[in-house]
Amino acid sequence: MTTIRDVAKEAGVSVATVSRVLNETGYVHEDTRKKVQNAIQILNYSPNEVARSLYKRESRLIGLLLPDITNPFFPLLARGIEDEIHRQGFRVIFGNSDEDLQKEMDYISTFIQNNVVGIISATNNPDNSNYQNLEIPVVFLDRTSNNYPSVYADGKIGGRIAAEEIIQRGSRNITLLKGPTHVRPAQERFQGSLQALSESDVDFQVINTSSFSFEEAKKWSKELFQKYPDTDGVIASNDIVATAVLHEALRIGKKIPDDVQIIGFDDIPQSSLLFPALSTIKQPAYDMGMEAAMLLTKLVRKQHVEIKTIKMDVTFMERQTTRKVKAHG
Amino acid sequence: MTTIRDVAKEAGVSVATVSRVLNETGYVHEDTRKKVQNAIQILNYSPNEVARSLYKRESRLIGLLLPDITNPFFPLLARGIEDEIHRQGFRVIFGNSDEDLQKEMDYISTFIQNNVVGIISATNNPDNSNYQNLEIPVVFLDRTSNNYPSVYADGKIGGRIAAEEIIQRGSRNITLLKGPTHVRPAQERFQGSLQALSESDVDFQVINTSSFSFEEAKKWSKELFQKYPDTDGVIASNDIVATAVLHEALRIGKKIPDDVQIIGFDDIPQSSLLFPALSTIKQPAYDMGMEAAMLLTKLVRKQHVEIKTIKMDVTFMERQTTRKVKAHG
DNA sequence: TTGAAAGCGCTACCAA
DNA sequence: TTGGTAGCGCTTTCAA
Repeated sequence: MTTIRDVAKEAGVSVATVSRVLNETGYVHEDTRKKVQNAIQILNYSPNEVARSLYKRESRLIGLLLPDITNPFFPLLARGIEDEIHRQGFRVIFGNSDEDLQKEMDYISTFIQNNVVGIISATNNPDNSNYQNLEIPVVFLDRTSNNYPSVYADGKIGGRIAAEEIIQRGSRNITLLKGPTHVRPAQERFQGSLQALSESDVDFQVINTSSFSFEEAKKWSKELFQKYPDTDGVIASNDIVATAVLHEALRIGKKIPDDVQIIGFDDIPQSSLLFPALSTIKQPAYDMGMEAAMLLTKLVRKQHVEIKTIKMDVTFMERQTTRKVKAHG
Repeated sequence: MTTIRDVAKEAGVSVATVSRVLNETGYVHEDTRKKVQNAIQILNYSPNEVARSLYKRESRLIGLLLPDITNPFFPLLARGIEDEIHRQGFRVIFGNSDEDLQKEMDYISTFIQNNVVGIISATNNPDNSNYQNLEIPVVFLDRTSNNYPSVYADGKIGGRIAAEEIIQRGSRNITLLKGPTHVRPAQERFQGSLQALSESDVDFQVINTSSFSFEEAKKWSKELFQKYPDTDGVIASNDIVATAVLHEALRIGKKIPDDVQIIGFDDIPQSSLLFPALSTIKQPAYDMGMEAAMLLTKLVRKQHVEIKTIKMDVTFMERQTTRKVKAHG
């Protein structure tokens, strides 16, 4: 391992001078700079981040806490974050929390122990004490509170759009899947749909679904078509659940979208790969990650930020589980 | 920020003693230990990993380099790694390389700068100089060479199984998709299939596919059924490509699996969610990640490891894009 | 424009 | 069984 000392010796200057050229701080004569840079080259030196971090009491690391990277909504988010963070010269320490508060706490404390300069967390518990007395900025992502810097998609509007689109495309007897009570954005979508539905003149019913697991969703799907055989439109709590509904509908011989229309939520990558491809409300996951990273790095750099709560637009992705809108006239 | 000094003062002992109880090294009287632990409690102290890392010249971090976490094969891998690494008390710094050597080099050097104790890398270039003179253990994952510690699935056998299964299930005119030349495991599968096919008495043809992109795969799928309309079996280079083939087959009105059987490779989570669900050769991604993490931590701890090259078994996942085997007799 | 030296928080040696 | 202290590699004052 080659240190700043070695470079100083090689260049015939003091470590202070080497540090100056490394950090481009203070005065250093052009000739000296060249000597130092030359020595750095020769020795193939790169500074030890750990020593730097110890002295400055801050690293170039940020902590990223996601519920579960195998949930297909998160890879794009993570990628958006990592790309932007990387662009800004930071690196990410990553952990899966499984929405477990104890695990969250563990990770946060190791983040702190490693001098991370900021944290991005997709948690259901932004108000938990885990996050209270941190001396570093935290940005909440997706599952979010309004009291802290956060980036999230507009679930209320998303839910509303889903309902409006499915009605406009002809469903008259709609089943709405509620989604897990403890997942805030799921509840917002649900409320959005519910409201639109209640303002309309279609029949509808609600099925309470308590997780996003595909296996469980299969059961609810069976239940759905047994209990409400006249359903001609389903608004699912997310794309995984929508996929299960689609399977079940196909299995029992329903024509999609002629007999039943289905709308999901999220637009995870596989939704467009289904057959028929799933119509859904898209959350711009990659961009959300990028925005969160940009917000965090601004906060880290103590730059002034006008808006600490970024609400992202959602869009209806028209694919093959919904019918075409009839042209007017 | 509370330091070891504060704890020492609070407990009325020296920092050396505090360090001893922290690390459970050397002698320390039971009463003293209690005093110290009490002080730690009171001050809610947790040691600074950075200072520790600086002194010991090693952190509790490992570096993880994946081509792209949004490629659906990798989240499960990543999760397997992270779970095991976490269990062993380490954390992971994560980066996407996009299979770009420059980016790989960047990440590796920041890993080193942060004193990581080991690296897990899924790279096409394990023999690249990036990895040569590292003083820390590296485990290669998935895309791998035999000269270094590595964990990979048996592509040769996988390819063979795919061919054998599709033949056994009745395909007589098989199209084999080759997969990107620069991706080693893809070529091994291809070779495995090719060999089995050439030893059999079925007709077959090869289409050269140069990436795993879904969009490109759509084009090849069109080409496939135009050029070889009599194809009654397709062995795809991975599940993404198989999905594209499935779409195209369905689109032009083929019955699956009656007219055409399709077999993929990987068993990414969405494959079982397709309709019809995709038959494929499964790579045990989660377990591969776990094995890689276990291998790495052993190497890090300088434990003796018999086998540094772990070949994982692949299995045929029979789903709905292949026919049932007829019972004998 | 440069160098000497203190100190970031911790571990481990040596002496008591 | 405990404490003093050097030193990990770096940055930053202060003095020259």
